[in-house]
Amino acid sequence: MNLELTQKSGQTSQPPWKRVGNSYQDVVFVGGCPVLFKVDSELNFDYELPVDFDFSVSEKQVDCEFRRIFDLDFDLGKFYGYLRNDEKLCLLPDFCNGLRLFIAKNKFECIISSISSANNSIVRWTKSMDLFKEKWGEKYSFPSGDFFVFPTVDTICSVYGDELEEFEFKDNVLIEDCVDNLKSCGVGYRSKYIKQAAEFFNFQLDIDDISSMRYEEAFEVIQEVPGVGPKVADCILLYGYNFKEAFPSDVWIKRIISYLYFDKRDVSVSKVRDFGLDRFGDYAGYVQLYLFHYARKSGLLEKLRK
DNA sequence: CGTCAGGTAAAAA
DNA sequence: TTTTTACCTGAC
Repeated sequence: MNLELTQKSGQTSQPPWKRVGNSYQDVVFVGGCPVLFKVDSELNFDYELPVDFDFSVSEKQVDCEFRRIFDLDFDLGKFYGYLRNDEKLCLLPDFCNGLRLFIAKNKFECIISSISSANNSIVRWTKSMDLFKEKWGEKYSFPSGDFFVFPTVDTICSVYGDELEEFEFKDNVLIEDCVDNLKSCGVGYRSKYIKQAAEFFNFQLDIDDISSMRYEEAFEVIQEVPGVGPKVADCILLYGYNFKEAFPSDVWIKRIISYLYFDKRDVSVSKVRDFGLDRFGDYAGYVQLYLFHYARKSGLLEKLRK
């Protein structure tokens, strides 16, 4: 596994973890307890418990979470065999060796992250997610330092949506002073979706209900969440719920698929998704991830830029 | 100062 | 059902 590539590949399950030397660190809840996960580029894994915190965690559970988040039980070798047998995809392993799915450590974080990524840049998206954590997330102290986790559904529900909302609630203080709201983290008009989505999970849908659904059903239901369209839905299902048959289709995947499979003809995003589901089956999510990074690294992306 | 970026929702064709 | 259009924001 290539940890660096996996961390920086812009998967919307969560922002990249904190980089310390050649390792990446972040807090993961295991059996309800915050645990600091530390993994280096050689995939050596270690963890810490909070200072002055009196509980123990099952080592087996911790290891299970680690394997789940980095999708270590997915057989990359077999996948590469599949790719090399396909004349359109045979170059993908060489350009993305060791790239894996970066699965959500927290489903709500993944959902808000995915909503925030829509029509956004990776740089701004990353900043916004880290700001959310610092402003409203619970802080935990470990021997290695302080970390913030992603805020809960309840917390996001209780935060102002934008500066206008804050302006009204705070006795009409200067609008410039209204910075204690979701929008102030740089998410723009998505702030409304974020708050509405949190409220949706508070009142209308249990976040874990999606897990027990079939993919097609989950795809429809998750789109009832404000701010979630087809692309974000597939990101949430792939990264958040590990539906590997999801094929998140955005404008880039559309261009790549059109180039590779439709003789460079312009095909709608919706058709591209249908094609991906049908053609790649349970490998759809991985093929999407690999196609995008192949295109990025090989220069195809530049070539396809309108 | 315009254009554009890893879409969605609402309106219109 | 399938196309337009407006939309925060910061980089270029």
